[in-house]
Amino acid sequence: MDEKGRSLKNNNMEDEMDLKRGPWTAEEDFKLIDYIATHGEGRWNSLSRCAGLQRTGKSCRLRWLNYLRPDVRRGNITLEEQLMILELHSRWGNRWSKIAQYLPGRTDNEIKNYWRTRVQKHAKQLKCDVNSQQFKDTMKYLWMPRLVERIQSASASASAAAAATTTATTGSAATSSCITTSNNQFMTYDYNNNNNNSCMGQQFGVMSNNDYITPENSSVAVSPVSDLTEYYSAPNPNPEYHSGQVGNSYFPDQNLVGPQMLPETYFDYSGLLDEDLPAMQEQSNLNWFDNINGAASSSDSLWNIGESDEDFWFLQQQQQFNNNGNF
DNA sequence: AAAGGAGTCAACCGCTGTGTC
DNA sequence: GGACACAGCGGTTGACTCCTT
Repeated sequence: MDEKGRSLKNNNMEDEMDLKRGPWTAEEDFKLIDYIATHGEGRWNSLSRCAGLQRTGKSCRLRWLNYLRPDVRRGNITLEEQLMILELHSRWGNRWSKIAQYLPGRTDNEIKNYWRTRVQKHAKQLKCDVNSQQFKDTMKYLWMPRLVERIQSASASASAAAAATTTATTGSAATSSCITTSNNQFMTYDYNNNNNNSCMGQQFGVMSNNDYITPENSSVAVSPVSDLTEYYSAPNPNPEYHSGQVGNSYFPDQNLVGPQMLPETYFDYSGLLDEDLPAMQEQSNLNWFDNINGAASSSDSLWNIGESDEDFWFLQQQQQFNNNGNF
């Protein structure tokens, strides 16, 4: 039997059993939680039967992993998480489950939804394919640096507010780095520590209180409004920009194009193997988490562009100018 | 206030990979 | 080695909510 035939058979079996579909009820949730608490997860088809659920094993698994699991995080994707998603997606593409491994508590489904609803929407608005080099450059050179800047900004605000009461503790410089967030927590990217926050080896959690940054406690939670259109400007076609030279007309604030904000400083991971994400940490000159903690210049003259039609029109005009050299 | 459009996200579907007999 | 069941992945759908007109 070929794979298709096998699937048909499975589907027919499921049809014959008159299984329930659609949203889960509280009673079903309770049954599933209760059964897993007693017997553990796995063997989902038999689990479904034994728990008295009229659901497919796949449905039970999905409900548990994406919703009922105790460590599932809920709420808005934070800026840090956005940054992580953009970076990892640029490396791995639509490998949602792999990306999710680096975002504790987030499910592949959630990340996938985020990408489709937010990121692809912006690509559509900008009239370019989400897989196009143009859009990738926009993310790499503009959106992601802007995210870094916003994280820094939020961090600075939080630090100022709590400076009198908190003493920061940093991990080993060689093995972890931190983003200071609100509440004086440290979001870590800890490549060696396997014993906290339960995340597949590489840690991306909060050190200070063994709790993750949540949309509720992070000062940099994502607003429901657009991020890309808000910060969009077309990639700078001037190669000098990429080589660290300052001085062009695309960025109103010179601070934005100083060496400190050079995209490569944050995102040049070319040549790294998939398995070598931890090696990113070793490349101190490439480590954007370290850079996040560094002093940063800030300018919102471009980035605070809003989302009105006029703003978006302006951005599109700017994009056209950057591409063609004229309006 | 109502209608329609847009956005969000839980859930489903089809397929592939893997383990077991 | 083949058949089968199960686990897991990425793509898609549809119901619900929110926003705009």
